[in-house]
Amino acid sequence: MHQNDLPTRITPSEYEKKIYNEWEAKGIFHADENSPKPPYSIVIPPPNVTGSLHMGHALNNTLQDILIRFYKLNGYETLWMPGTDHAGIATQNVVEKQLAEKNISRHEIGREKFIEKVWQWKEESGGQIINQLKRLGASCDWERERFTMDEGLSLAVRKVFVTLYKEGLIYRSNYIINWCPRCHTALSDLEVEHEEKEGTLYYINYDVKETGEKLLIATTRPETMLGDSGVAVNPDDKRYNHLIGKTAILPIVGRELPIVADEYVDMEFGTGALKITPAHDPNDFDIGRKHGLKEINMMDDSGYVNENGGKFQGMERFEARKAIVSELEKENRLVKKEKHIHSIGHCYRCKTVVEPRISMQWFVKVKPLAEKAIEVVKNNEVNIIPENWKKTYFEWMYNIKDWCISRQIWWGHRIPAFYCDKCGHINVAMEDPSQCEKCSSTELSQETDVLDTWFSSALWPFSTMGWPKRTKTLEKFYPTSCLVTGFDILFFWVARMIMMGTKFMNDVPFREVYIHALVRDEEGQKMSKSKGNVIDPLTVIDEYGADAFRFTLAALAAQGRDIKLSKERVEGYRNFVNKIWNASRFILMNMPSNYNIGEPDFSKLETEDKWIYHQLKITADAVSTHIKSYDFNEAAGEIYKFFWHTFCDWYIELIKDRIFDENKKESALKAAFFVLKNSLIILHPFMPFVTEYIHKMTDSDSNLLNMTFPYLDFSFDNENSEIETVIAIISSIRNIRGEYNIPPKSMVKAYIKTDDKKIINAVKNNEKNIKKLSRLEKLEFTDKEIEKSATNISAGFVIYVPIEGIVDINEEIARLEKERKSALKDYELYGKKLKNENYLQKAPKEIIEKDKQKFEKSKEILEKIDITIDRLKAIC
RNA sequence: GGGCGGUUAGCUCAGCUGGGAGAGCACCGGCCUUACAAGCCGGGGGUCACAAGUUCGAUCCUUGUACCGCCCACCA
Repeated sequence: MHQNDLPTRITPSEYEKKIYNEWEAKGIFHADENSPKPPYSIVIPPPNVTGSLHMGHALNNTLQDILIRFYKLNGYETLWMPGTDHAGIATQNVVEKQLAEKNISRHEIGREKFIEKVWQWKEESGGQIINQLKRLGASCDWERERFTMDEGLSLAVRKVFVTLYKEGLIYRSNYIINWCPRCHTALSDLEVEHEEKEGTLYYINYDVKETGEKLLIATTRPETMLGDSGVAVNPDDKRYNHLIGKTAILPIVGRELPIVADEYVDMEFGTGALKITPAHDPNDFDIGRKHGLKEINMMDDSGYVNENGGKFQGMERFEARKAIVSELEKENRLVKKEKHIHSIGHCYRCKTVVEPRISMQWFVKVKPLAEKAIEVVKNNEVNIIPENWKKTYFEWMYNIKDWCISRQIWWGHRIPAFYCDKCGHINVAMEDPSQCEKCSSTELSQETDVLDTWFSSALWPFSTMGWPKRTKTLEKFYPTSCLVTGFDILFFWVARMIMMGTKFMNDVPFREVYIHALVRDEEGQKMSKSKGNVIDPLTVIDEYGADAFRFTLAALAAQGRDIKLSKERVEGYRNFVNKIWNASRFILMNMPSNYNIGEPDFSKLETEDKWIYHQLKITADAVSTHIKSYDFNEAAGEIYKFFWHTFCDWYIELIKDRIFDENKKESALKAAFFVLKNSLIILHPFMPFVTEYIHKMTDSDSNLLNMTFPYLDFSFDNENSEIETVIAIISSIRNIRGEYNIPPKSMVKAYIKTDDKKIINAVKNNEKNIKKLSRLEKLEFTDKEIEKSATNISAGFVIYVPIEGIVDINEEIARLEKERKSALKDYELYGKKLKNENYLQKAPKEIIEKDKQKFEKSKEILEKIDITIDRLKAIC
């Protein structure tokens, strides 16, 4: 191969797709449930089927891909189970919007037609996110791709629903829930996003019927007074004691309201008297039920005042608020207004202010499920990483409330409950019933509500593997090895999977949960379309390549809660990709085309080969350790540092003289190729494309993913000092060159002063290394100690570089004085430490030993500097 | 109201169970050296937010303060 054949810059777009296609065609991501290898499995957090890849997905899936590829290289049978989520409300909203553009409402076309439309949309756009994952390099087993509304998964949903219902863990109840007036559906508590906002606290005078006195009441939502059915005060509140049992009159409406006593009422807040609106406030609801107050619903499902609102009927809720306030003002009922900060709930899908509302809904009784889910985390059957999320998990689990699972939308798993029109019995069974199980009537109508999307995703780890059938896949790969996810769905998804897994599989869904940060923009803002700060992963991939992008994400993965992504960082790793390419290019282009690349001959290794082998071994071990403990940034950093700053900066430079020497070429290239090949394997989980691309230039038939991660068993631990000395000397010379602007081209003469035998052997009596230094650094040794010299002092040796006319002795002295200062600082620090009795007694031996060495070193350098300075002073 | 994070070089962040602080980018100086200018070589730059405590020793542990951020919660 000739240099000209290979460009100096690599263009990822030219090979990424081709390589991915080959992987897919070969089926190398396919997991074999009959394999004798130990299993390693991950289920993908299913993205919304109609969504597109965002930065969060990119990070999440990159980390999963690193794990999957790494464990495959480690001899595991890996399964990465892919799929998508039907995302009930979100998807329905998208399709409704599309219809709205044509001025059609879903009600006009009806349920069946609408669902058809959604399926159509799913078919159209569903492939997008999958293709994007492929662009990223995801090694999913696509043959197994699942969708939450697949037949199989729907069966699992039904099985779970029926079972929980039969056990009394699912029930139907008229209860106060969160209602989105725009989506027209109930929401679970989790689906409500609270936001602190400044509102107004209105103080309204009510009359007491029996005594005629005024009773002042504070509220932030005056419009709900249309649904008031009582007033509550604290039983210990002396101001109101005498009113308990009496009646208040609701202004404007004139309704009579019983005054009740309840400890819930905070005497300190507002006026200490609380209006009770059981149908529109969760607390009022509880108090109302306790005291038998009427539940008066004054709002329809779109947030408009209904027939119970008298003359306000038909007004939108916030309009009604204004109207009522002005009416109260007119009647002199409004005593004062105060600014008040309180949190307001919004729909997590459309951001509309939610309205608490009483309605008939389905619930899961979660306490019994939560107990087991708490236990398995407590005893580390499920290990949450990083640990501090455990606390958050427990906090939520201990205070968990029943889960409202019914949604009044059409897109989703329709609840398999059939009401008997005759006797009212609810029939719930695996098969659609043809008659009522109680009265045998055939007049049955199915529940129109569908299930919360998260109900089906809670089953994901086992429903995707074929449950409720007992499949080989389940047997081999369940429980999964690890779940990788962001903390934003810890409650939505992770907690519920643990509950469902322990309940239905009698085993945890995953052994470990790795929780990573969320990706933000450069300013730390959440990326969102409305803010316009979204960086599209695909454009990053187009611009820099998937490998650079992935490596960036891995390197940033340690960042606490937010990952701030900047293009500069990606660019840096794009350069790294190019570095890998050029190092490979250099080795490959020097390789004769008929060259036989076999295992290197260990007996022919030069000292620098042993040195780099040793560094490779250390690096491989470190990368492995770090991936196993999810320290992706450390792993990435190790291989980066090794490849660039050890392999490229030093080793390749050190072997160039051999490469250009026909007699030594073979041994050098063999050794270099060995390191390159193993580096590619170590890099492959992070940068699958470029590594495979390079790999294929020497071996077009095999794939890197089928190689074995290098755990090298040789040890050249004790044979590294020679090369390290060479490196130290080169560094010294370069330092002098830098200080005096001596061009790299010009030859430098140096006198090295040392009495260290190792150093003498490495560079004084060693022809090979002398040649290396001469070629690499344009350095010639001289035996004469020349007085007018630039000096560089290291532990073990002093180097003098005489430079006629360039060196200003006084400047040189000043420079050395500066170095002396820092050496002195160390010398004093460690000296003081080593005199400290307490320290000597209590500090560990290794530390003392280390500090002693540091002390000796600083002492040596200090002495050498002093001698040099004295000598220079003597000259001038 | 409860809980959880953060505060380290100009910027973005590492620092893995306490032994005197690192990376990338940026900056300054020198190099088109026959793998790579998306590169090579050298260099400057930090009272690790503040205060107290524990310790022979604190960026790291404890407590408190200040500012920033997130999550949960039924205070009208």
